[in-house]
Amino acid sequence: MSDMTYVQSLLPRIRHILSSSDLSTVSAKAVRKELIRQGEDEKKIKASREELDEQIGEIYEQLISPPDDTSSEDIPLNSTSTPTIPLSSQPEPLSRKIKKEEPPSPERKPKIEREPVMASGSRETDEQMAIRLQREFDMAAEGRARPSRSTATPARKKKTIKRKSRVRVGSGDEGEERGKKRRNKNSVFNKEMILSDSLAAFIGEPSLSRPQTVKRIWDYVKENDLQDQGDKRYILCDDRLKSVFHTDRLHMFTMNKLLVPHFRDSDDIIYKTEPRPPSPDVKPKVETSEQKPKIESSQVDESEEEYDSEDAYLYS
DNA sequence: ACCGGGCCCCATGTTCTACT
DNA sequence: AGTAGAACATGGGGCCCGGT
Repeated sequence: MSDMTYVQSLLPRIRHILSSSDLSTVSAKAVRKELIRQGEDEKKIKASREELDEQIGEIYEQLISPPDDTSSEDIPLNSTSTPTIPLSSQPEPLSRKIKKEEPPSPERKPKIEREPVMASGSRETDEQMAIRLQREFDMAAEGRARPSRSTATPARKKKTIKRKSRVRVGSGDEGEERGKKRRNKNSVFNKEMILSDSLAAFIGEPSLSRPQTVKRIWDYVKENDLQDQGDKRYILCDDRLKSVFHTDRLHMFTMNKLLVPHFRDSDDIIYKTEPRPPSPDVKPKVETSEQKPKIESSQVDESEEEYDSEDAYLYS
C-alpha cells in the first residue's frame, strides 16, 4: 500500500515526463530512469517498478488516446502549428515494454524523430505541453484505429512477412496514414551523401540522397530510352552510365549495389566502397528467387549469362 | 530480478512481374 | 485492375533470451 502511495505521488511527474517525451520512443524504463535522474530513490523506484510501469502505461494510454474521437475527422496537416511529426502514431513501444503479454500492434510503429526525450531546453508549462502533445496524440491516434492492443500475438513479425514497406493500400485510413508517415520519415536514407566524381559528373550535383540518386538515374534512363526492351528491368548503359557502373547492362536491383561505392558519408574520408567479397555465407536467395524463376525459358541462357557477368563485376 | 547483448524489422526510392 | 514482393543501402529501436 505504501508503494501505491509512493507511486501515486509520482504520477504528476510521470505525466510530465511522458508529456515532454517522444511517446513514440519513450519506454517505461526510460521514465523510471528519468525519475531516478531527477532524484528519486532508485531503490524505491525499483521496488515499485511493477506498479510504476502500470501507472506509466495508463498515463501513456491516456495521452495517446484522446477521450473524444470525434476529431478523427481529419486534421489538416498544414494548418495550425501542427507539429512536424508524422502521423505515425501508434506510440506503441511503451506499452509493449510495460506489458509484455500485451502484444504489439500488428504493425511495427515507425520511429518518429522528434526532440529528444527530456528536452530541457525551452520549457513550456505542463499545461501548454499537455495541450500541444494532446494535439499531436490526437493526430497520431487518428490514423490508427487499433481495436485492441490486448489481443494479438506477442510474437514479433515473422520473417515471412518480409518487407512490406511500400504498401500503398490506398484502401483505408491505415494506408493513407502510412503514406503520410512514410513521407515524413526522415531517416538515414534521405541523408545526403557525397557522390563520387564520376557519379557527381553524371548527376550534375556533388551530393544527393540515395533515393534521389536512383531517381535521377531512372529519369535519365527513361529520357534516353535505355531500358532493355526484352526485359525492362535491365538498363542498357550508354557511355555516361558506363563511366559510373562500368558495365554494359545492369539489373535495376543491382543498381543500388553498384551505387554503393559511389556514396560517401560526409563524415567519412574514404568511399564506402569495399567491394564485398563473395562471402560464402551469402545466401543466393536473390538469384534463385527473383532472377531465375521468372525468366522465360527462351531467355534463360541469355539472362543467366548477363547476370553472371554482372556478378563478376560486382565481386571483382 | 535486472541488465545487457544480439537478432530482426522497418524506413525510402525505384520498376517490373506475377498473382489474385 | 490492383497489389505485393523482389534487391539494396544504413541505422535505430523493439523484443527476447541468457547471464549475473
